[in-house]
Amino acid sequence: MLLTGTLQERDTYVPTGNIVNQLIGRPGMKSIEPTIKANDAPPPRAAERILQVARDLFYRQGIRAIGVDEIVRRAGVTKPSLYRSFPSKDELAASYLRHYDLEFWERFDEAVNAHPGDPRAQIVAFLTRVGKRTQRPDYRGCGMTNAAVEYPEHGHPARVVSEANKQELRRRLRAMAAEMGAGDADTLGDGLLLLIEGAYISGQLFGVGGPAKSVARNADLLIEASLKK
Amino acid sequence: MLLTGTLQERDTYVPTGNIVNQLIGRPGMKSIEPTIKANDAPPPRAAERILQVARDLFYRQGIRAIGVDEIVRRAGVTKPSLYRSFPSKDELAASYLRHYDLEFWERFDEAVNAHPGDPRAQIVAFLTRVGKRTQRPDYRGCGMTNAAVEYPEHGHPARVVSEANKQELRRRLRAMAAEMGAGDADTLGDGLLLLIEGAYISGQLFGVGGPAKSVARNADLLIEASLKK
DNA sequence: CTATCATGTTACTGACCGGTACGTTGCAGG
DNA sequence: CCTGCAACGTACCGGTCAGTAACATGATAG
Repeated sequence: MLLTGTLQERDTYVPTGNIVNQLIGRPGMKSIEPTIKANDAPPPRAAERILQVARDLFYRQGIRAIGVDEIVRRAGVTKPSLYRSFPSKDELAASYLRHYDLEFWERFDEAVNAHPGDPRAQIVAFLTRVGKRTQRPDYRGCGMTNAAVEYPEHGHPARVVSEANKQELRRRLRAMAAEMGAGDADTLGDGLLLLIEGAYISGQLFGVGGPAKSVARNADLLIEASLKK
Repeated sequence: MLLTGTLQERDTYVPTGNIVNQLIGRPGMKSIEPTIKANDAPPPRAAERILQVARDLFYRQGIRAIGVDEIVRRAGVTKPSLYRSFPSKDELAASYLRHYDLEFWERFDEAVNAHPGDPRAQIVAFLTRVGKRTQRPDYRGCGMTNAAVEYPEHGHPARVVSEANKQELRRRLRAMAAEMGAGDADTLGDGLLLLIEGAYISGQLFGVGGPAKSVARNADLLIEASLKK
């Protein structure tokens, strides 16, 4: 009568399926030269179409919510094509996140490069754009964050990518806080990270008009307070 | 060749299955008096065991990750017992969240009641406890937030409960910010909400030693800055 | 003792899950 | 032209998904 509980629980990922290829970070795709002229439209590879569709669906609906059947149907291909390019659905999800990671750092560095030597302005610029994006009616937050929520299991391919991204983000925010001359740079960096994650989540929770739109303002206030000390 | 896209997409929840009972907010369960003496151990109702197991599993593993078969197996009951007490898995998830909502406000009000008339101390007290909880090795964030990430579909029973909880939290935080005398109370209230949501997420993303442990300190700094204006 | 009724059970449904064995097609190089 | 091979599709696997029909049990009320 006491919740049996005899059954094993798993909190660490254990893979299934074959052990082959990848895509993002792909070795020999579209290698060097098809020929001199051949680029008017080399038929789009199935793998690329799959990844493209998967990115869209995974982000908007969630990874667990989307089956591989739906991905291949929308991509106009079949399942073996998927499994020839990706070892498993979990690895396809990881590829989606690796692509997301690239895009993320592009956006981040764009804000950084717009204000050389001024980390405070860099942060505010980045968060102003984040705040704007959260106000789009179909905003679905950060793909990384969402994936980590969907897969709490340690070692899951999607979670691994997600955690690495967040660790790096934390590192950079703390470095920027130090560069600002904050008394407790680590605390400020972490505070900024909390605001960012809060914006990602609140953006999809509250929709337009939600608290995420004030993220840049609040970050600036927090920086202000942290520098005064 | 252009991502077909002819298939309908759904962003609003449409229910399945029967249309019967509930549990949290249950009408006639354990009504008034079994008899004068009969309370040495009235056999625990299956519905309660199910809800108890579901709460644990849904929180720790996620709702989508847990099937009804596993719930009833661990609860030591069978599926029809589940479906007699809950109209669907989605409604069971909603019941789980309604229970979570109750517990949440208990914790919140506990911090509030500990510092009557001092909203700033109330917030700091609440966030100190949140920060501590995020440092537990198996911390999994806020059940409400996680559910909203798992179910982006508008109108999904779980998401409805979750959104209501967050709306109310936002309302109270803004009210407390106003009570503090903040110049822009709404911005401060929203900033606090961002920090809280950030702590929930970061807690499960980074584990022990993550940025969430600084949430109370950062909230206090943010309040400080917002009052000075 | 018997009728009632809530609660338990076994056994099943069709759809979908991720994943795969194997045959077919189309294109390049000889 | 034929061969070889990679890229594709057909058809299927066992397992699990949420949900249900039909029946058994056990306590209570008359």
